Amino acid sequence: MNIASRKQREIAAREELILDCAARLLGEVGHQGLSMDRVAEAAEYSKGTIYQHFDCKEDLLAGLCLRSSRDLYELFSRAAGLPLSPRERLLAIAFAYGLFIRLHPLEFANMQTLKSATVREKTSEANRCAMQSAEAQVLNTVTQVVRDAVSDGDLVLPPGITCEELVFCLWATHYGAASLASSGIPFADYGVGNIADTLRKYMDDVLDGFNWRPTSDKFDYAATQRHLEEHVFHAELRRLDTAPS
Amino acid sequence: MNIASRKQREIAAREELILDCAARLLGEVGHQGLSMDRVAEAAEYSKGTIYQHFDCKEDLLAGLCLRSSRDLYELFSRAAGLPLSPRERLLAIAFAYGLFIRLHPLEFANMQTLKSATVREKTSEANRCAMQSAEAQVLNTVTQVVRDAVSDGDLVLPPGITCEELVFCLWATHYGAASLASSGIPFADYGVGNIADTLRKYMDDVLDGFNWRPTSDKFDYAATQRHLEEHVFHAELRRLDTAPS
DNA sequence: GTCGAACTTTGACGACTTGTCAATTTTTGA
DNA sequence: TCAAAAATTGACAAGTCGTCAAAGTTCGAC
Repeated sequence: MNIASRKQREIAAREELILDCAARLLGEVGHQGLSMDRVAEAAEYSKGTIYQHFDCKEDLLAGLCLRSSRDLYELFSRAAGLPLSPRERLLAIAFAYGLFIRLHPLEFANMQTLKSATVREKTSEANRCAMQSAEAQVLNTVTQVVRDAVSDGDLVLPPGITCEELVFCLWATHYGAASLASSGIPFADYGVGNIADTLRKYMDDVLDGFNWRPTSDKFDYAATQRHLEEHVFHAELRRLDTAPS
Repeated sequence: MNIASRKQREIAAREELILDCAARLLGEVGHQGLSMDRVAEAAEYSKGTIYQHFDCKEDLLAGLCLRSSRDLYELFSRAAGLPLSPRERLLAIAFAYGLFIRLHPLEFANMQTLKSATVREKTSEANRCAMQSAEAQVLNTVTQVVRDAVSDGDLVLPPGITCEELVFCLWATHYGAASLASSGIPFADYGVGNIADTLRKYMDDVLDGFNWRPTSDKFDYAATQRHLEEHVFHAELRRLDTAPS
């Protein structure tokens, strides 16, 4: 049946259009100001039609989150695929994470919102599964780098901790730091000036503590960082400078 | 003026009553179902009176968060004041944090919500300052334990990282882990079964990595953990077992 | 082409929110 | 005792979300 597939394509295209409008509105009116009526008006469809695509507002936000997860996966894949040592690639992933958050602060805030259980449970089954699989993809990218380090002999995991568990803890650290950083708590007053730098130094020490080779006394990770800034993610950083909204 | 002080006391008492009702409602109808009308009805005052105490809904939630921060400070103080080594006391604080989150999941969720910049910026100046100072108190409790470790010679900080920065990173790790744990993401499927245990083991390794003495090969921190469970926080753990709501 | 069935789109509507404010009640101090 | 000040009230305006009968459109069989 040809018509069915054409319809499906049309539906998918409109879904993208709606999400585009929602994303734009998010930037214009913020999370609070984003209403289904406004999305409908921006997309030039009636509210009923919007609700045919998304079961509820949370579902629409989940759609946005799903896109963001895919963007994040792109960045992580690039970082993980660099021709560097596993530890350098992990550094690259951490850098990419910070970059993503700075490039898409509103989308990151939305992802945080969707990690609240009460919001997530309202999303549709389909979207929830899709988000889960996207998240799993992102996580697996990181896990693979750690596995590479183990199989290369660069990292010997302490007994009683698995690759997955280590990745979870690293994720928790970076996610927690980003969440706290975006919370408006005045950490500078408390003695923590630049959160990104602090986190990077701390992670260096943590990975050295795990004796992940080459340790930072044997290798210049600051040079890797510069390489990432000046070459690998140069375009993204420029986008940040030109549009510091 | 005697009347003025009596009035102030009455106002403070009613504020507590309102917060009590809000906290109870939070448990009964959840975060979504909590409306100012319901709070007003539960407190047996009109909505207008509620709004005389709190500028907006967010402000009411900030009031709840403030109380939670004080509860957390109580727990942290107890942990930090135990007659144990700094590293054991830090373990006790981490344990207390996990305990608090399990004892007050809804309050913790509320604290998370208030870490979203868009929510926080709607709260009243007074409440925001109070929250800041409560948070600072909590943080300082932890920082002092790390300072003790440094001055005792148990811990030598790596160059370029301060006590405050280390505490920030530890907080990020635990906060991030708790946030992710409560997000509904099925980590068990991904290979992370018990998040609390994972985090504890990971922190052991991290602190060992920092060479924080006594390192875990020289000292039985599992025994400290048992001591905390069976004696220090025994009452709280029993409350958890009897009311596993 | 034509036509009826199936599918899509629409926006007015109900049920709920938050926050306001004029009118009413209570308290205060002379 | 009583008028001025302060506190309390709840109807109301403005704005949400999600629904659903009615109007409009597309489809395939003839």
